[in-house]
Amino acid sequence: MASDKNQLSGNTAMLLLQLLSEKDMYGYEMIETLQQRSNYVFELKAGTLYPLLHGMEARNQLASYEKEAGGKVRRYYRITGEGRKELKQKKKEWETYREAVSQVIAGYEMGGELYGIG
Amino acid sequence: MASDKNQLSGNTAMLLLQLLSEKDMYGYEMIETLQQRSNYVFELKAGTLYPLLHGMEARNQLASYEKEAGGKVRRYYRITGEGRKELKQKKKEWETYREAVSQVIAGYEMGGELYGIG
DNA sequence: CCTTATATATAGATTGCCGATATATAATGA
DNA sequence: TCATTATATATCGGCAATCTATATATAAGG
Repeated sequence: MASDKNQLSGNTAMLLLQLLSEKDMYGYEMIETLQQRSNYVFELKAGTLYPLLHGMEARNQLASYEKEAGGKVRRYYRITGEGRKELKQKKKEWETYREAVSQVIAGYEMGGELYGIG
Repeated sequence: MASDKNQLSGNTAMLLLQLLSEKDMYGYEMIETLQQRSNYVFELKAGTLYPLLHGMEARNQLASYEKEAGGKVRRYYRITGEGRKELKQKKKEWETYREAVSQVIAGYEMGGELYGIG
């Protein structure tokens, strides 16, 4: 694995909202979860994550609270109603984008006979 | 349609290479073709396209030539061997990225019973 | 003849993400 | 015990990709 690296391009917020729609998490946990679930395709950097979380909290998509675990104080985030709304919208946009790419890529095949499609 | 607008994010070069792998085109034609094939999801701007084409030509992924059609001189681009190699690579990366997003999105479902997946 | 569409081009601004760096505590291990 | 690595959060500067705005020129349409 590990071909792309970087390039989460725009969808990072969607991915984070998705994780938090399943359970509350702290930042470092999100990085690890994304990494594991994506088979090391996504390696979100701390320098990307934390400012993003702050922004999402400022837009009321997330709320945070501190909790101690194993002697360390961690800042947990939970998704809000506004955040769920945003997640739904972002997923819809991703689907639209993904389909559009497919249509271009599948366009037609030279040498073959596949034409126009739509 | 037309929800995303903008956000071709990184894949623009791949889409252009794909179009040119099918036939030679001039810039404006690429904009229109992308728009049509994607059902107006992609609305690539001239200010994005032309610098991109120049860069790709500089990297020998494209070659260009002038041709007159309907009294107007147009700059046509054709894909090179290097360009086809790049296209193949970009498609592979897109596939990896797309699958990674799917895996995160499909993660698990709260309320349901779907766990872990992999 | 005026406006809109076609066609290409560049400069400046914005955005998203990364690298570097800072700080602090816990775990590992020599 | 002391150093190193992993965990955990945070900010700043910078780069790359795209957009907006602007410029220029010709063709087509009303």
